Amino acid sequence: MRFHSPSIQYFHAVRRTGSIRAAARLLNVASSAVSRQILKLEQEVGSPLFERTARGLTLTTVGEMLARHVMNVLQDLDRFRSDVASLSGAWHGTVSIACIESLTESVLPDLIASHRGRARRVNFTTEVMGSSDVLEALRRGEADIGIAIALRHPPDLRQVALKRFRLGALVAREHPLARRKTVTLEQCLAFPVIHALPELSIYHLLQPLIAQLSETPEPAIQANSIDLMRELAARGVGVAFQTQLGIGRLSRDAQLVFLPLDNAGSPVWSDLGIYVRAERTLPDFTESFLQELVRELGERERRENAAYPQVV
Amino acid sequence: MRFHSPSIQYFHAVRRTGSIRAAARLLNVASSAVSRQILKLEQEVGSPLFERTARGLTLTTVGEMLARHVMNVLQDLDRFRSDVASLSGAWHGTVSIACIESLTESVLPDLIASHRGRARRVNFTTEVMGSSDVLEALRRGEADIGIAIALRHPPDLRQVALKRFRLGALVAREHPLARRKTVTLEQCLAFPVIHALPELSIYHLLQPLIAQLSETPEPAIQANSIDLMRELAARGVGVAFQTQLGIGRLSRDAQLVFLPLDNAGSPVWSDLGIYVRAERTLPDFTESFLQELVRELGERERRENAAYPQVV
DNA sequence: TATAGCTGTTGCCGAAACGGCAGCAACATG
DNA sequence: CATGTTGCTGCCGTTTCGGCAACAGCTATA
Repeated sequence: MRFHSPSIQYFHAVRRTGSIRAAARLLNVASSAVSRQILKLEQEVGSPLFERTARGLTLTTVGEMLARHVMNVLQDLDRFRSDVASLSGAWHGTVSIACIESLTESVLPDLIASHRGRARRVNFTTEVMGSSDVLEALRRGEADIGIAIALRHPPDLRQVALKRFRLGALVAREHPLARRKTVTLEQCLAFPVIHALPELSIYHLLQPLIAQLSETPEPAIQANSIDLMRELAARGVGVAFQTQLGIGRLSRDAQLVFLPLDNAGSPVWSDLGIYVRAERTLPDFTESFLQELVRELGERERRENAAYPQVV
Repeated sequence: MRFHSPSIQYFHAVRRTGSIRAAARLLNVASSAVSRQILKLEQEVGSPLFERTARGLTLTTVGEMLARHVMNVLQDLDRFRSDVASLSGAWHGTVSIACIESLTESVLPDLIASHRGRARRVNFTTEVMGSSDVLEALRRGEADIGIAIALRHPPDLRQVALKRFRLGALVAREHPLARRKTVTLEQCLAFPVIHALPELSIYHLLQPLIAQLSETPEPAIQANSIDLMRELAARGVGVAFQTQLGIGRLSRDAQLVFLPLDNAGSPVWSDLGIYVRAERTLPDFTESFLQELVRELGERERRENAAYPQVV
């Protein structure tokens, strides 16, 4: 089932590893073979595809164009393979997901578990990273489905869905704020605060709001782990901020209380986008999972916004 | 610039010609070479790609899947080539168009002429055919852009735009109806009628309306050429039916009069769709022409519907 | 500054793949 | 029945591919 010329595959490996020798190790061939295929390819195209540095290879402009083409080819080959496989009733393949941390608590594990319950031979690869890295991973063809805070996405990505969740404060059950229905940012800042570091997207959601306030006290704790922030809040160390999506079902251990955040009378939204490479048709098992993901996130969006209706 | 394995190209040629020997002639190689590549391909995929008959080869289900993949690959290769070419400022390539006859009178010649005035090295291939053949030609990768009466289009095609034009009656200047602003079908049927044959889409637009009438006189003339029908109407032989798009600028020779058709007080629309293969990114010069086409058809839609406003 | 470790590239040579030629059997057409 | 078509298959020369070892260029470290 490998009917594409070696040049294509070698080029792809070199682009991913950034080195001919590393690509050769990956492909289990001699580095000279890889080098020659790249040289031949550059001769065919009539222009260098890589810039040679002492520490490896970097794509040129033409190289990036070819990379796009090769990615389209290889990803479409995957789809073809899955088409043929599903013809004989066998659904198998790997769904590769890049997402932000908020999803790991319950959305993804629940979905993957239930999906694997029905389709045992569909495997999953999930990698957690920052929002902009998610988009980059998709562009580089390292993931099939991306879930990230909805930034302005590049034109070669397609936003499959956009779901919005309320941002809220997370406090321990015994916290003075815990009995309120909603809280404002000012009310939270009267207490010790566990703040996200800039590498988390919550930082960029809250920062402009905090900047508007007259007083901006020092955050008691700064962290880049949602898990850590949640556990700290549960121990009463301070007030953390999250979408409910990121903290999972609170009912499991009722140590934590989620309080929707109000800013000037209106909710603070966190927009979650689901992304896919635009120039691509997904294999059917990937498409199927994607649909479930969109449905599930839509369901959660509905449920949570019903549980904490907007204050008018 | 031919860095894809011969199997791919040979398979593509065999699919198009429906014969190994014909493909070999097309490719300037021995038929045995083609035969072997196909056999090798079938071994790789693990399933026959063609059904062998005494008169050639027909695609199997798996073969059709591979055909889709190969088409995606080769069309994306074209796009890559054009990307590289446009990097050095040279816009060249061929835009292939499949369309119905209505476009040949003025829309397409005007557009192509003006486009070539600006981009000399962009060539055009246009083929006129029926609406359903247009969609089929796109699916088979024999055309880049398709223009057809908007039917239900298959999911592997993308409807880029949908423009509606009023259907009208076409009569000679001396015809008794010529001085009216609009006409109804009944009024037309009182005179000799030049009717389209079923292979033209006008037939399918008018047939349901005619069927509703109590009396349905025999058509005086039936034809499958829009040109012929127009010339007959100009000679006063009878009443023909067309969208104004299909008859061009009447001002050139004022022998003909266009009378918008009314049916039960509302206009009769002819929906024109512009189509493109869904799984595909167009080369930039093709995309550029496509945008002009959409804009021009939108402009004509606006102008004509302003010239013959809807009767309320 | 010298050394060790990395990079990509190149000659050489055996192995694998490709392609052309001619001939085969099977089928359709006259 | 003869003729033309189809796809397929040995045989064989040519081309391409890949592995080994050596080379030059660069970087980091001692």
